[in-house]
Amino acid sequence: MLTDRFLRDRRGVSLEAGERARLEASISETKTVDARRIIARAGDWLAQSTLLVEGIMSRYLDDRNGLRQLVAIHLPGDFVDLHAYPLKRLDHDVGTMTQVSIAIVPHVALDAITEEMPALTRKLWFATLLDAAIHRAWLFRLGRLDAVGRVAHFFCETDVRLQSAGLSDGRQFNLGLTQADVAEICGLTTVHVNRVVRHLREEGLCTFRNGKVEILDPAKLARRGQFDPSYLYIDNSKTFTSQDQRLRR
Amino acid sequence: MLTDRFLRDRRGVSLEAGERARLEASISETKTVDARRIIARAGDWLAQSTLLVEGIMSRYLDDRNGLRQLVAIHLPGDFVDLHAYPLKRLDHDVGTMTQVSIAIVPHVALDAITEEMPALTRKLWFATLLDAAIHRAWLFRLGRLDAVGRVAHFFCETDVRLQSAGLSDGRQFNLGLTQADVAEICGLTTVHVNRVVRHLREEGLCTFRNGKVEILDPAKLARRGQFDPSYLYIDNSKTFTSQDQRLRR
DNA sequence: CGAACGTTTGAGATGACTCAAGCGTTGTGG
DNA sequence: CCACAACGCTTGAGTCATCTCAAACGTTCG
Repeated sequence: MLTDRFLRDRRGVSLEAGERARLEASISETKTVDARRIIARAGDWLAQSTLLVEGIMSRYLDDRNGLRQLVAIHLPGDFVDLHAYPLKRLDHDVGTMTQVSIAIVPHVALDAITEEMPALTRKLWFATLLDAAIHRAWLFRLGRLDAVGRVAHFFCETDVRLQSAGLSDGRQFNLGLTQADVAEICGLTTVHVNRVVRHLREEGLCTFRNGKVEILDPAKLARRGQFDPSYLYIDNSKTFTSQDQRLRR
Repeated sequence: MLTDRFLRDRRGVSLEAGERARLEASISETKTVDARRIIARAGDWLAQSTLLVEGIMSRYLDDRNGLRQLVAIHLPGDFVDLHAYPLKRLDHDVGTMTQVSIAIVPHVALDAITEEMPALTRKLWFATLLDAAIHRAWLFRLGRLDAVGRVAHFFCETDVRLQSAGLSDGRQFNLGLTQADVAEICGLTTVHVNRVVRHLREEGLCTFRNGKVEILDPAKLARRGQFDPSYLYIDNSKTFTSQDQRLRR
């Protein structure tokens, strides 16, 4: 089903069969969109939201000089712009990174859900706040990590998220991003990302070639990026749950 | 009333009288807390949320070496950790910056609201997503602005938010933060914030002394920080709505 | 075959950091 | 009431991480 990956493995908020059916029934349309297309623009008023079924999407802000900062990366199973349902007007652009397959959910269908199914409503709410939790991890990444740490943190996060979508085995995954994309995620220049990637390779932490990440030493990579997956609220993430991270207090 | 400032002036989501009364009735307790106290810690499971009535609070993440990154600043009228209602477990610490007056809303009361008042539920949802929109603006700030721009952007944002809380006249406001706090917000060192503040003063953009911000040239300050207040979803923000910012496309 | 794109490398510039010291104000205990 | 500690702010000097500019290489695709 189209919604199969939505909130999969999320702690305490997996959908009941009836809830999943209701969500599935709320989809008005599915379509395929090419890579590097804009789905919605900052300032747009939306009457529908987009569930990502396959592929990778992003949300981003452009500065006055055309420099771009990505504020989110979305993977299969993500309800990309569900926040537009309460917010209505977008504060950023939404675009595709790769070719994607998406399902459209009209806001009128969500109106009905919020009227009739409070438990499902809370789970949808949860999904939007999971994105906010990821925003916070990104703030930490940009504010307190150096270039190598930022890229390491991003790769760890993406690995865990793809694992819970069944799209990574914890060792390697296909991301379809360029070094320039990683630069726009990590607040760096493309040139410097290149040097960071070389550094990570030479240190034996991970490789990144043709949009594919291979994690050579998960523990070291997580440590270098100060990555702790608990903010992702996933039931079974073992790969990066290091012993020492949560002991601080 | 305690909830008077909650969602004030927010586009399309101001509370109806009945909704406000219901929210007010959901408050189980009010209290005063000293400055620089921890209200909740990362990993805590919360059964209540905190509405900020007076004072300033923050949410933050500490890194392995004790360096701190603030992920949000909260002003009177903010429902500081309402996101803990759907999320339950916190992914960050919550603390006070100044002495504060807060109102406690138990999650059981919110359960009842989500069962009975879908329109109010959507407004609460909106409030949590407004925080997420601010997270995104902070990501842009950290990822794409230099030190002077970051501080300028932060002052502009805080001015607009305080104006909508009735706590700034658009020219000056009391923030109660130190230069070290601004450093933890903007991903800088305290020493460098000091130089940035001097620069902003010498350029005639604004001053920052004893936790008080005085904005000398709003237009120039907004331009320097590439600040555009539309992400705050406020009805009437005029001060910083510059002509040139939204013309790009 | 040539254009476009992504990647790689080098050299030099610069913005922010680190370390260190000194200053002013406030609060507190002898 | 004074001395001193604590805290926040300020400044300087030197270092380092990242950026800028520039060039070149490999691959893909038309």
